[in-house]
Amino acid sequence: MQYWLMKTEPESYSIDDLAKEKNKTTFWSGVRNYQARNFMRDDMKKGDLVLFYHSNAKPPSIVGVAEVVKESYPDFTSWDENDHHYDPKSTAENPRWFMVDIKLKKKFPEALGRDQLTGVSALSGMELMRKGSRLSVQPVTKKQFDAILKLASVTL
DNA sequence: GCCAACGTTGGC
DNA sequence: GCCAACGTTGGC
Repeated sequence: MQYWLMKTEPESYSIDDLAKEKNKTTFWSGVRNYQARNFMRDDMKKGDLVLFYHSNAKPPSIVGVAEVVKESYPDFTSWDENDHHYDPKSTAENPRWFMVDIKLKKKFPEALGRDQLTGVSALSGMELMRKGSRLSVQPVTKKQFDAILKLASVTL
């Protein structure tokens, strides 16, 4: 089993939006970055756990844990002309972008702010904390994952 | 709102 | 294949 972190801007899609979904499950559409796509397409497996991160929030925070419930399939929003993430180079016959389904597992009782992550030795080297990091789907080590849960005072 | 750190595009 | 210009991300 592997661990991941996924970013979203809560103004466009928040953990509360996920909580309101049927079965608390959604498809993670809209990723248009090759490295992030490759992680979803090639490496994310059913049962993997995902830290849910709110970027461009005040403060930016890890807000919960989700679980991968469906492995990669084409992101159909990429061939919808009316979708904001439309990509004319992606078609149903030759899809360029992929996504997975995730289900909310646990919302943290309190958001774990980015400021609470700085200086934590177990998290040094975490991609999220690297200056300038923009990767929206990123792998997390078990050690990092466990440290996050501990900081959030959460057990799964 | 600012701006550093990206990733992508396209001319050459 | 190089790289300047551009658009975007995302913390602050």
